[in-house]
Amino acid sequence: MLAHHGLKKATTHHLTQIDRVRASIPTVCKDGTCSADVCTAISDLGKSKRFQAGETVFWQGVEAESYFLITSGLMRAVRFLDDGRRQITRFIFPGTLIVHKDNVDHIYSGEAITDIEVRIIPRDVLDNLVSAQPCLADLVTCSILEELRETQDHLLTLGKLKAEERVSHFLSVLKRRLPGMEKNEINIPMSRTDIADYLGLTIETVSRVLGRMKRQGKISLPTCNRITVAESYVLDRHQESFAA
Amino acid sequence: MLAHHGLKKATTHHLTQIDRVRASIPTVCKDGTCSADVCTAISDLGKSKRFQAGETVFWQGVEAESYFLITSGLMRAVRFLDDGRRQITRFIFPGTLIVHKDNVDHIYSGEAITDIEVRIIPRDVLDNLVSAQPCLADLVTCSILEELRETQDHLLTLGKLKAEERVSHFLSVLKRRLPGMEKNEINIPMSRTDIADYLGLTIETVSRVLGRMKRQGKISLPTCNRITVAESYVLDRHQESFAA
DNA sequence: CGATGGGTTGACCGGTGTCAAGTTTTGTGG
DNA sequence: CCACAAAACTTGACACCGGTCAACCCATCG
Repeated sequence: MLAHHGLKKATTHHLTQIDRVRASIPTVCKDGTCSADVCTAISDLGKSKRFQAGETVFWQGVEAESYFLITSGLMRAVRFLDDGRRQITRFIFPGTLIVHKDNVDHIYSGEAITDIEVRIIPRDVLDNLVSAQPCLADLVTCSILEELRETQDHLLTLGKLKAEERVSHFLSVLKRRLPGMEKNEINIPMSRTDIADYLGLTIETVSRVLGRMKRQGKISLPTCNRITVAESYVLDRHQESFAA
Repeated sequence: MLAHHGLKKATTHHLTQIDRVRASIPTVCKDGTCSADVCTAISDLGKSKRFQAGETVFWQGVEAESYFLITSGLMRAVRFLDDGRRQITRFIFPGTLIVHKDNVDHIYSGEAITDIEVRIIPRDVLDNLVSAQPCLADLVTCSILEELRETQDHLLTLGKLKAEERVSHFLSVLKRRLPGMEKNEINIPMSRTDIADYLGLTIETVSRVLGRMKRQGKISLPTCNRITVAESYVLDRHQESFAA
């Protein structure tokens, strides 16, 4: 997006940092996930903090003062309706940089699903870095565009797919992001409630769909947090309709 | 977000342009809509082009080569499932800057709903401007974050609201963005089909909901493209749950 | 051992989708 | 301006998916 200007040997801490980030950017912006590269690039900015499963990392409606880079574990982005209905807008995997507007409240809460490690990067630290080296803006821009792309896929899921299609598609995404020990094995770190609130269904429906898929031999559930997919079964028949 | 460095009297055409943009940015990034300011800021970049209702401005799956700034009329962002199911992910109002990743395909198609006027800004024109004056990055960043916020509201709508709640919420947004001649009057430039594909419903359900609201005296429909809302009726009881 | 929380399963019901007919609006040609 | 056709919208009958409510299972932890 932006030209990568030549940069001479860096002297300050920040500049060596920039060097590393610059090196990673071409890769960052090509593929979908970005994860490893973003982690490497800005992994020693800010300070690292651990949260236990269930803890809230940041609150919807509170002004955003920092960037967050999740380095291990799994988070969820949660929005509430005033009557208590809960929508999970995103599962946040390691390597994701969370960006919010300056002077504006977080549009969702970030909660730890598993125990997690988060790097909290004060806004001005990363912003100054960006100011000093404009090509870094790609890092921020790509992070938001990636979140937008994911959210639009999610929108298509909620707007047009039936219950079983939603679950299948969800599993296929999970398979790509959290592969199990063996091929065709999927780890499911989140609860049925989280899955339901993500897919716009009830836990009963999620459970029933999984039960049916199991009875039909499409999948098996050794434990309720691990799934194996039958060789013959294609999880996501609408794959090419989704961006990733 | 980024520091606004002092900028001396500009000499080239681009620099006067930047001056104007800089002046508008503080406003751009404070409120939700940005419209007027963004329009003013970059209104003579690129070249203006007209499209007739129904024409496609850019295609999903084709590499994004330009920014688009819609200056009049109404567009829709459309995504298709491989079996033909259609989801409208966004209605795009005048003043909206459409940003896509470099080297990456458009994630949706942009189609004209009414006759429209679009300013097509080649990627490098705006990017060079941004490189030359990093504070301009706010313009791009805010545009994407605004789209993200809208999409998340939409996600909450599809995931958690019932048919009548969706229609009510949709009307309340429309009322804010496209007020009619009189107070409590709403213009509806899009078809029932567009509304249905936006709300994840069928045209029959949209029609039935509007019919019921009419019979209950909540609204009246002088024509099917214009609605007046009863003084006593609150369109969106979940307003505070949504960001805008 | 019982209590607790997460997950599964069943019976039932209601909201939406589907299909089809009817109505209104828009557009076109005489 | 009217006549007609086509499109957009509305309305009704009916079916079915998924929500609701309740019972039950199972693992974990005191």
